Amino acid sequence: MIVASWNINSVRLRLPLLLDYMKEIGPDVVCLQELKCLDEQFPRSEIEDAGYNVLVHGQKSWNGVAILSRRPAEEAKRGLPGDENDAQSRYIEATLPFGQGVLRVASIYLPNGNPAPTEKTEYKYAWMDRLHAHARDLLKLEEPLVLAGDYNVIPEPEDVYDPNAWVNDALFRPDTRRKFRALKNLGFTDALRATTDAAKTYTFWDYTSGAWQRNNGLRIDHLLLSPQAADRLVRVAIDKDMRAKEKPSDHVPIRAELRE
DNA sequence: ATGTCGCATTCCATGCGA
Repeated sequence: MIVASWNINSVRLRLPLLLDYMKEIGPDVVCLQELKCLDEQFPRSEIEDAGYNVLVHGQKSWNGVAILSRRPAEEAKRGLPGDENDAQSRYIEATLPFGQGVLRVASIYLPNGNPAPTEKTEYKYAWMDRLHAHARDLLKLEEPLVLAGDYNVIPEPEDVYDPNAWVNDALFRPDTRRKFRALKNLGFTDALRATTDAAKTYTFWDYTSGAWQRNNGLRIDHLLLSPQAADRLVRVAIDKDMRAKEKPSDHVPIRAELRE
């Protein structure tokens, strides 16, 4: 069972790239972020034709998350609990058949929070607190669970090409890192870090300043695994080659294989 | 290097968010 996460930065623009990726890798689940379209604009039929069920939580212009699944997936949550006034589409959760039970998967697009410090940073922190509370509830289910997405969090200095340049950025501020640590400390495993300590293992390169050519990257896309999922972890891969394609997203997919 | 994108607007240039 392969679960992938990819901030695709406009699913309409990058549909050919997505279809190529699904054909090449054959993931069982793909969690997408930054769809940048409404539900009715999502390229549903093309993705269904490729053999995937589609759950979408879209939004005009910005944000938007989806879960694509070869197996029939049941929507469990649309929107992150904890604030009925939050209109941004940044969270969707589903369950699908896995072994004798289910696998629970969430596609997460955590707020960027820049410029910092501003009300955008406060929104990010509040969102992280809400994610923490919901994740705590989910762990009580004692299921295999993958919280997959663009966290907009650089966990550690080795996850950014120049830590000193990022200390005041909302992706690397002490409060951001502290909240991410607290989330993990509920009992999650950072899938990538369970498999390698290698520095310069990035999932994002800015479009500006030749960041890709200079390997000025960030590791901000993460797969957090519940204990029941972590016990089944086989391997993790970052599909870095997707950044070298024509018209790439600024993020690349990250995927984990779980033994069923 | 404020150096790139993608989306939206009353729209062919500019603002916003990342």
